[in-house]
Amino acid sequence: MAANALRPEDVDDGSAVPLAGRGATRRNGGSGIRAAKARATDERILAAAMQSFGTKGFEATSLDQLAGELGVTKQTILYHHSSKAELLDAVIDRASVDLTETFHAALSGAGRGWDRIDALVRSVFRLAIRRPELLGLVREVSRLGAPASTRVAHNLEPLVQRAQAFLAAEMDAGRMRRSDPALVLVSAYSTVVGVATEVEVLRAVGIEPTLRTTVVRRRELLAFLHAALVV
Amino acid sequence: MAANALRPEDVDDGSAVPLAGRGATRRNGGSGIRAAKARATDERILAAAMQSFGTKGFEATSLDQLAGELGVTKQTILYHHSSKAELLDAVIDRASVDLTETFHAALSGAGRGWDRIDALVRSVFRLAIRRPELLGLVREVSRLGAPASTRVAHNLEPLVQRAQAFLAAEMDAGRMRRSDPALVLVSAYSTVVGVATEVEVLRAVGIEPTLRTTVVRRRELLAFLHAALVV
DNA sequence: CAGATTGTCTACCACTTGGTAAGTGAACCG
DNA sequence: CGGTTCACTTACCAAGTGGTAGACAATCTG
Repeated sequence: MAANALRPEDVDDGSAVPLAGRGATRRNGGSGIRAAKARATDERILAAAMQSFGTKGFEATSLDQLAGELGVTKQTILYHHSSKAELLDAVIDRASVDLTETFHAALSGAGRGWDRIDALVRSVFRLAIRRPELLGLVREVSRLGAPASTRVAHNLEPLVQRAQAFLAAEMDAGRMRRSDPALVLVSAYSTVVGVATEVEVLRAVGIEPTLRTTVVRRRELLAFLHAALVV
Repeated sequence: MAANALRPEDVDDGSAVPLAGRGATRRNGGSGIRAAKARATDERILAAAMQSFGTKGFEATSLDQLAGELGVTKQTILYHHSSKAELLDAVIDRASVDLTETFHAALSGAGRGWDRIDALVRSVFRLAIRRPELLGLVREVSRLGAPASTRVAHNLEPLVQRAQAFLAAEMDAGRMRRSDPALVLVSAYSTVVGVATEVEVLRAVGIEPTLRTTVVRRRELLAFLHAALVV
């Protein structure tokens, strides 16, 4: 009751603008050597933060330790991002862009109907292997709740819209079992991300997550989804 | 890479024994007024810790704050559980018992085949509403990794065994699409727990999680699972 | 009733946390 | 070239963190 209740910070003040715009603290737009170096530093900060937030978790990541990994002082991080919360925001925006690009790319090459879902699932699994921190971050952020989750939800809204529209169209065309697209999306999302990321659960049922078992898992998941969705 | 690697603490020393046995620190077995009071305190500690670990997360929960909520000093908590890690272990054991009892109860009243899955899903949703911290804890622990996740996996093994045996039997009887029971279990687990608990994701697709929408979600999920599993 | 035991509290501790203040030297710009 | 700006550092800090030491009163045990 106390945990997921609405907090005062929920009133989204700082307008989430993923693409460019306010890079660090609206300075650093230059094109000299200095500005380039600064951008490179910020790049490394964002990458390391995403890695740590997405795998170890937000609270479990300390700025000191993050700075240590980067061979930089904590104050450098705080120079680029005025607080830990703001760093999380920046990481979220970055991750949103990455996710959106990945999925749009996967879909642009796909055919119609089931092919699209197949392509999407494949790209999620590729992501789970190559950039596990990205999916982990989405989970972590949704666990953290309000200020952060609102941001990611807002950032990924176009993606969600596209997915829902696709499902609705497929249902209309009679190629997919008819039901509420939003709910189907949630079910499919849970299943895919869960199967792709819940390493510990896999261990619990005696499956050591290697590359080979991952392929098997993906195939099984596709069969599961196909049976669940396709008419 | 650094995050989910095998840590030294992984060598499970302290044999997970959920039921009774070592209550607090192997004292406190008495039956006097004093012992009874102590057990009541420990009870409250465990309940509050499970609540906080399962909703806010392990790292985000401090012993000071936990003690504050209980109207007790931190040292009282550390008297009953020698460290925060050990408190987590105790909470895990307690949660394991609760989960096991819940599911066995749900299944004992259920019929055969699909009815059993139906009963199970209903009990997970009931859990998600009445004791969200329990499912949240499982998630949290599996995120925390090695020492804790090993423990919960070990504790819930009988449940997993039972589920796998059930799926295998259903497949043998030709009532369920044939495939690897372990993988089907993971898919189903991800889907059910995800749909039941991922409040933020629901918000993202525009579903405010109220009691009414929960019922709808459960119905939709059952249809999804039925289509995915039943032949 | 006397003495040991047990549960809880007060008082600390070393250490880490996110964050601030005040520089410093190199790059930029007139 | 000379001053300004910028990226970054060193040096702090107050507020927590998990955990220890020891006192104390209520309870148990003889």
